[in-house]
Amino acid sequence: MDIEDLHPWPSSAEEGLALQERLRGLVREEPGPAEVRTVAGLDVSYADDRVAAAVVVLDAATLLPVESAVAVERPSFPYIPGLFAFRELPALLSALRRLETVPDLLVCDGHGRAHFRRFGLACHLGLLTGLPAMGVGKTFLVGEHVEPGRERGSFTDLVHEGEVVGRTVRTQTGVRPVYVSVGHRVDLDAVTRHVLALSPSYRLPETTRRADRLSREALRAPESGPASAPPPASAPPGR
DNA sequence: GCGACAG
DNA sequence: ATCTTGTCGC
Repeated sequence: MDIEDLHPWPSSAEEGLALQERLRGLVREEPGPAEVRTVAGLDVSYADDRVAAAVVVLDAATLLPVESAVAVERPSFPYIPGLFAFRELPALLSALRRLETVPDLLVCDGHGRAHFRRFGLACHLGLLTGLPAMGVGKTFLVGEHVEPGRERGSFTDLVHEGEVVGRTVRTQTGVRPVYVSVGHRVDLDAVTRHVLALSPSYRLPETTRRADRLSREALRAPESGPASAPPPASAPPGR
């Protein structure tokens, strides 16, 4: 039985809202994981009526790629702020199932607890997989905050309705900050530490950059990939 | 009622 | 997300 069979899937915005309200209490925020050897970056790209999800596993110490997988499907849910996960989760779960490695941490493109109902994509994905997960958003969604210092490493809290739901983190001196938050089974300090460790040279973590590249490539080659058969010759061999 | 709103 | 030229800066 697939993990997806264990949970109902909404067919409307109202159902999606209700499901989030029901699952939000299951999210765990804890000081783990104790040891992170492999980190998985996930991202999704769109083209026409296709959605391509990519997962790239990196060695946490060297940031070198270990394994990757992609899944191209048809979008089954519209993009609605706050219900973003229902649009990308199906393809992301498909890609994750094609992985042999079980990552120690999932780094999602989007928010976790820094969400209207404290249940963004990173929380949902962490909960469905049972794996530690964190969210890294490129743009603001919710929470009052002051600008972090200009230098790499500085950060400030994201406060929504009196609750610290995430942080703005300057991953490179002089660039715009990213918005990070807990997804599942990690805490805010670990999330902050990881996003900085994963972003040695650019604004976005290597996990996200690699997954972004892979998901785009998957859309460019509809029926071929790094491990597919070569294209047929214009003049078939034989005779 | 109006504004804001991940990808 | 995606559509898109030139342009500022290291």
